[in-house]
Amino acid sequence: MKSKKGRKGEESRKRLLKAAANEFSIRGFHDAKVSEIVKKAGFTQPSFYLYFQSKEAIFEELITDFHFRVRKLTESLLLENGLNTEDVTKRVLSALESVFQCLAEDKDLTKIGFFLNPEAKQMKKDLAMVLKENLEAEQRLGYFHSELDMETVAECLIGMIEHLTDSFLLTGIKDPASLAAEVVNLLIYGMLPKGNDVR
Amino acid sequence: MKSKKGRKGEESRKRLLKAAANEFSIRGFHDAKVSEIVKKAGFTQPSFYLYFQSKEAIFEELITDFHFRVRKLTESLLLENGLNTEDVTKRVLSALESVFQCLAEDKDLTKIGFFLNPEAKQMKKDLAMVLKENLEAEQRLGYFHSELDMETVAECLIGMIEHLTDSFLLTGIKDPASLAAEVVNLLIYGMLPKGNDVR
Amino acid sequence: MKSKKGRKGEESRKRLLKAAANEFSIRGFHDAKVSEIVKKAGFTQPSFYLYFQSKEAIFEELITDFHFRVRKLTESLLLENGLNTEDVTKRVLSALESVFQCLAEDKDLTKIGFFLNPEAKQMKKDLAMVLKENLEAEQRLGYFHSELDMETVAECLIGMIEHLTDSFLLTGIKDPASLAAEVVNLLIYGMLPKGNDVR
Amino acid sequence: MKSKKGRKGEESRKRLLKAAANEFSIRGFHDAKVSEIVKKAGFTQPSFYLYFQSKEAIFEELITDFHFRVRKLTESLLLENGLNTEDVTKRVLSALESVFQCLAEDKDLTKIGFFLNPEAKQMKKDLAMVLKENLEAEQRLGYFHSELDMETVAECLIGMIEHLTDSFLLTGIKDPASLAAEVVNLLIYGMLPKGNDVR
DNA sequence: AATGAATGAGCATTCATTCAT
DNA sequence: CATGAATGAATGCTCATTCAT
Repeated sequence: MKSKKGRKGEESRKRLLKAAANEFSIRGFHDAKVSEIVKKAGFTQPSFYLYFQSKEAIFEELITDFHFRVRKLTESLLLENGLNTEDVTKRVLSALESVFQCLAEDKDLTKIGFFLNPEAKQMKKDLAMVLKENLEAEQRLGYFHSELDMETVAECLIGMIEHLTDSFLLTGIKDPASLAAEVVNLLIYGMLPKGNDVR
Repeated sequence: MKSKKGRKGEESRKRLLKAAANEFSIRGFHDAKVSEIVKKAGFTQPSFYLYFQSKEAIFEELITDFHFRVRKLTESLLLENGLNTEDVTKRVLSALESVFQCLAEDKDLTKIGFFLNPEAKQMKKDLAMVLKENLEAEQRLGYFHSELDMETVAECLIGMIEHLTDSFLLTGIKDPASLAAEVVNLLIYGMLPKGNDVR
Repeated sequence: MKSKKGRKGEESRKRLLKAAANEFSIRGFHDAKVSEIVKKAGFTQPSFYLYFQSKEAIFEELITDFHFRVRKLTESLLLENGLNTEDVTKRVLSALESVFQCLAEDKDLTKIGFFLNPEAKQMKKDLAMVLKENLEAEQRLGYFHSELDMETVAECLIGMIEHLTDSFLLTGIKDPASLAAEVVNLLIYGMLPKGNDVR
Repeated sequence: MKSKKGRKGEESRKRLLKAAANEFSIRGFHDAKVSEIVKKAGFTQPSFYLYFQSKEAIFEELITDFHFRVRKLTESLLLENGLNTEDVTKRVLSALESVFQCLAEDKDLTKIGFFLNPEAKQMKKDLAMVLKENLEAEQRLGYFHSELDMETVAECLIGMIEHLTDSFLLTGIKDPASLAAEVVNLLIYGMLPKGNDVR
């Protein structure tokens, strides 16, 4: 709390954050014990309180870190928006890959910030909003069906991202690139075979 | 502990289950306190242990109830499979509606069984499996692209179902029918406009 | 806290109050440990919280009990006021004896309420006020010097009462009656010998 | 630990003593935290232990300082004894004023040494003893009633001094001179009006 | 069928104090 | 002379659970 200056202190702090992230991601907030966190970080209990006010406080700091990560992601998606418009598929693919990449960067943090945190819903709504706006822009350019409600599409995307992240990304079964490809493959072309496309 | 005969006992049991479902769904397993559950049900703490061995036990009983519900759903989806094959879109739509219907039936239970329960993953895998098999059958009949990996599709479906359920169904914002329609609309026809469909 | 009805519970509560009073009076608020209190009362720690919300809470309840005692004393002093006016000395003597009697009734409580409680000052001010009013009434009747500032007198009385209580009453060295007599003897006649009384 | 020579060290020591006195006087021994004391003095915690062995140690040093002050007071009262015996009232007045003066000199210290310190009783007893001896000497010279038990009188005086100090002197409401006057006025002449003085 | 009373086990947090620099 | 970093030792409190009635 008191923003100690020393390099060693900063390192200890980080060690605690790392340990806490791991512990929280495995046990959840309540079952994660401070005693385990400090043990993992190689400290005794009081040291914990040298750097964090409470168990709640360190949890929230982790959440904030994750928030920060997601905000940067969001911004990158917005930026990306203005650039090359050549190939929609490529664009969507790259956006999705960014998302999965971001979520894969620190798996413990993702677990906490995306799945354990009860306030994650808002964050997902924010992310959905950006996706929606990107999609709508492209829709206006004629790249997507004009009847699609892009808000719904964005929400569905979030759902897929959530689930695939939990099931395949965090478990290490699949990588960001292939997950992005799969989603794009499904969404862009739909499920009906070419001929049956009677709209 | 188990099969007390009395009618009144059976009713008390149910009252406790109901109260527990509500409490768990609101606070999660750890923050749900036995003391609150019994208060909600109008009992004192020891009565709880007259009907359930432990907090874990009642939670698991609720999970089992939900499991049962999901199993019936799964079976209905399988049965449906053999029937009319005339219109895929209708088939998929009706299947999805069944799913959302099932999840909407008892919201507290769904929250617990589908979101809080750490073992829900297996259940979702099972559900994904059925969806996949149905989809593959229809794929073989030529109703869907032959290149689609139906396992992935099923997983994506699960993701969408999960998220839409959490965000719109359990909150009462949307109903099963419209959610099913939205998903179908997106998946079946994909996002690209008709002309652009150059595969 | 929950005002359990049973007779046994009420008794346990009292046992805890008694033990706490004793422990607080010996060690003061901070050094008194809940663990010691319950041990003294023959309970385990959680039982404490069955009857009191916190260590603070039981302390305050004791304070309140003492307050109640003092309020009754105050009222009795007021009542006494209207009665026999024959002999001032006797009146003052009896009033002081009531005060010491009250403070001697439950020594642990007195220690807590009169000496340990940081808010005791107000109580003493209240007591001083009553004494002052009684004294002023008698002053108006010509029983005391007209130049005496009875507020000061009352404060001095409080000081004597405080000190004598702490030093002699609570330690059991002297009894209420003799303490009252000593104070009266000093105050009423002053210290100067009869002849020297040149005012 | 002890006699570091440096001038700066001596100053730091004093700064700590001052800060501690203030902190103790406000919060009492237990609620006063070393961390607060050092913060107030502009140091870090380990520095504290450079000058004092423990929290207890610094408290005791403050007590000792106060003891010293009181001892000087006591001696001055004894000295005064031998001098002019012309006017008792004046003598008592001046003695009391010395006492209040002494207690007003460093209020934090007085609070600690006179009210917080559990061993203050002994000091008060010592002070009472001196007062008693002075009073008895004067009693033998015929200045006071011969029946008065001067030990009791001394104790009562201590009580008044204590209370008036706490309520009026330390709070700055009244000054040593007026407090001394009030006490003398009450004690010397007693409370009964001149005529009623029938012993 | 139900309850008043009691408890075992555990956990977060605080604070005075020390070590190495 | 001074400090950043770390710790040992307690303590208040919570909660699921049981006993006796």
